[in-house]
Amino acid sequence: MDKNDLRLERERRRKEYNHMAILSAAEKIFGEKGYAYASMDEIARQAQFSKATIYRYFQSKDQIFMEILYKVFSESLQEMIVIREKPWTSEKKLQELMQQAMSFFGRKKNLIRIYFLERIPPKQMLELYTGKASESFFDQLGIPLTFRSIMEEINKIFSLIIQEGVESGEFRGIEPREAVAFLGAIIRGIHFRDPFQDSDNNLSHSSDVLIDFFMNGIKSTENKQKGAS
Amino acid sequence: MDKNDLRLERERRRKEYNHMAILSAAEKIFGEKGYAYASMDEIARQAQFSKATIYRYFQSKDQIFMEILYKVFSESLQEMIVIREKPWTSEKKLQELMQQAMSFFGRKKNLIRIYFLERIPPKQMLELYTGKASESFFDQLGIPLTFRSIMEEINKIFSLIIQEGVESGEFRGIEPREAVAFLGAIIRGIHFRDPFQDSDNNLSHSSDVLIDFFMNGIKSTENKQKGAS
Amino acid sequence: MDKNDLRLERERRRKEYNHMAILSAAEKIFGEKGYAYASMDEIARQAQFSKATIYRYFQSKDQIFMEILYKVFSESLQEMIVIREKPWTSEKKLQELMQQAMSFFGRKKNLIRIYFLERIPPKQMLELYTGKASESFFDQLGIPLTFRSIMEEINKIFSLIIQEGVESGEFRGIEPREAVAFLGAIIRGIHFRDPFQDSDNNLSHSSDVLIDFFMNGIKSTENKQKGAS
Amino acid sequence: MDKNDLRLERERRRKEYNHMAILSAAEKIFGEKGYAYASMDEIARQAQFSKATIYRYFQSKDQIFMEILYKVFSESLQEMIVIREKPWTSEKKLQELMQQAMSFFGRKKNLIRIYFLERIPPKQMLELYTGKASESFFDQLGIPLTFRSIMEEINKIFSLIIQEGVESGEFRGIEPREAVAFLGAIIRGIHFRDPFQDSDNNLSHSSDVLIDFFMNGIKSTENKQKGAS
DNA sequence: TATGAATGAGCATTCATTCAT
DNA sequence: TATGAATGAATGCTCATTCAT
Repeated sequence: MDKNDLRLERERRRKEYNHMAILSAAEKIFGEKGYAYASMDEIARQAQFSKATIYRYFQSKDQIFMEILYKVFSESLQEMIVIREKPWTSEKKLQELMQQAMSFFGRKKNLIRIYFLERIPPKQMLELYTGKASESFFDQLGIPLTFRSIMEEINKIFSLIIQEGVESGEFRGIEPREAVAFLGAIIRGIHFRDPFQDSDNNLSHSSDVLIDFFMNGIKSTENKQKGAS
Repeated sequence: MDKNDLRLERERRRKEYNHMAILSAAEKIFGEKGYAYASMDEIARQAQFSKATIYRYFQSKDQIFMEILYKVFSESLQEMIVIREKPWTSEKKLQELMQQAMSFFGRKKNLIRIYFLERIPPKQMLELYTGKASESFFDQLGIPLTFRSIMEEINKIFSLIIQEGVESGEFRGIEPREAVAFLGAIIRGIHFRDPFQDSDNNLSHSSDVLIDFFMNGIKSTENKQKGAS
Repeated sequence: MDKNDLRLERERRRKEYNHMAILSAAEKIFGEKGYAYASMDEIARQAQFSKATIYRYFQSKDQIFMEILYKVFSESLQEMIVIREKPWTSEKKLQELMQQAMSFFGRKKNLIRIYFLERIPPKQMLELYTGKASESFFDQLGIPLTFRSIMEEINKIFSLIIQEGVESGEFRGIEPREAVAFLGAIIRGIHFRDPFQDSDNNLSHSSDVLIDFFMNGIKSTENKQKGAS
Repeated sequence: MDKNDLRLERERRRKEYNHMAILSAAEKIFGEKGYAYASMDEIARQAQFSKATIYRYFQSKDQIFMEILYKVFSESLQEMIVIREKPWTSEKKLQELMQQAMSFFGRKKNLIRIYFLERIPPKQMLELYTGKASESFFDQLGIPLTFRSIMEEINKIFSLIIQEGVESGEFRGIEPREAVAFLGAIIRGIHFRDPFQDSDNNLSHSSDVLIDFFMNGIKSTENKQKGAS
């Protein structure tokens, strides 16, 4: 039955569309209110569905949050994979990666903040981290679906490139994992700021300044030999 | 009446002790659960008082949180003031300051995280930020009592020392305010980490590594002249 | 779709029924306990709903109270309007009006008592008095919806009829507004009685006795000329 | 020990004074807030005592209220007894009595309102009504101490005087008990008014107008013969 | 005696989730 | 499938009363 197939296909698409619309509404509300103060009522209102319908598409509040997070991080990972494959110097790659990460945090910082900083009832959060997420484009790549694996993959990419830079002599003989941890810290720290400090006249968002500091430190060159530790 | 005096003194001490015990219990619960999910019931249970007693000592949940935060930050500021006065090189001072800040964040990160990152109903948070805190040792120093002023003071100290270092040639000719923002970001970023990354085997907490990166960047010295952007 | 319409209609009716059932339960509890000592728990229990359900139908405790009061008073006003239009003598009209008012107070005295006499946190009470009530049959008549306007309308009706009676010579040359205030006082006073006086064997409820006193006073006719003030 | 006696006497006086001061403070607060919303904290603050001290002088919130009420009503009864003994006409006596009652209600209406109209947890209220009050000047008169008996006594005085007036032909041949109930209603009704009606430009407070209505009714004299009921 | 401290029981209100249609 | 209705369990906070000194 061709006709039936078409109808089923239409059905499937509508379902997918609703699914996405809910995620999108939820992302907005989570971003504005944080996890705890985002209410399912508000999410439903934003999504223009009834609360019960939300529960048809998702099992629980935290499951919605997990799916958003998963989607957002895996998209970011995809872009990083693209950069990794480019025929560039390590420094150039690192710069691009940083820029991408900065931009990613800039766009999604409210969401990311929730993951990194808000206390969410722990059992739910743990499931979020280790549990299977819904199907995604990563299935094709054979990359396992846990959120944890995405985070690890992202870390690995940065590590690898710094490793390459150290080997090629572009970077000092530092420990790559430490440098990555440091770099991650910078990006998070730049975005997770004092909520009351005037954020707009503060230029250190700009990747350029940031990258400059990361690459060169703050010490003057003539002092470098007696430098720290 | 000597006897009476003694009794009053004893009373005062007990009161102060209870006050502190409640703050301490609340700090624990806030740290574990975050602001939103910390309940007054649980704080009371932890403090081994009835809820009503908690409300004898504090007016509201947010007032408790504000007092904890104020105390914790003003203690940190005090230590920084001490360091500022030492007859050290800018680099040494900066290192000490960073170490102090790192240790401070390390001890209080859960609390600080709430301030920096949790969405708290905005009116309460704003009051927290601009409102007068209870009396403190800062009265003597003539430093105004708002939480905001503490944050600004801390920033100023860092700024000043980097400024000194730039002038003395110890540091590159960077913009101090940018460098401070960067430094603050590092410290925050180091502590506000992925809650699931194994935090203990990750050595980049150690001030030494951190300071090394901050001072020298990651680029090898022979590449410095054609350095970033 | 006829079927669908029927279902919607059924739904609507059930909703309205529940709404009324809650109001009815609340009226009972308010009447028994007064406003302050009536708890939402008890109202919910009486209505055989969970407390949360009560809050689906009404925004707050005082909103429930306001709706009850509004409904009760506007029904009474309606009946009075009917009487005003009758082709009767002023005395007859006044008697009917009094009878109606007495019966109204008799049925709803516990509620009315709360309005007239219980101290309710003033902001809530003021809103009750001046705020818009939910839609009602008075919309059609173009009568504004505040509770205040109902009270004023009731007063006006009494005033008008006494005025007519004075002009036609049926009543003494008294000031209508004073007479209305007096009449209102009688009706209230009859119902707001010593809670411990045996109310049932006390016949002065009866409109007849009441009306007799109101019309004729207590003085004997031969003493009328040297009568008071 | 004369000295000791003096000290004890001083003690007793101080106690009595405190007792009264608390009653006075409580009367103010009850009057302002009503029974339910008057808090013991506020009463204690007003009395400038600690809450615990209040509980040394009184067993409970309602016991305080009862004592106030008892005192206030028995003072009023005393004044009425004085009037009853005067060598006046019934009309004159009745007028004086009404004036006294009006003034009494005027001064104490907030308190009286609580008794007449606010719902107080019933067991307490019942005890208030039937229970023995603390010693008072009524001991000397041999009048029993319950609150109920005071109310009955007041009623009896009014009844008696109306009875006298009927017998002497000053009043119509009405049923005294009904007339008293009616008179009481007037006095209560005048004072228990719509909280939102402008009370000050409303002249029917004035005893004169009130008494006029009570004595003469509202009907014109030529209509009296075919009068109501 | 006087009191500051302490508390159990309660309050109005909210929210994530389930039910019934 | 979609939803309006329903709710149990909490939450921050208050208050009359008791305790300990």
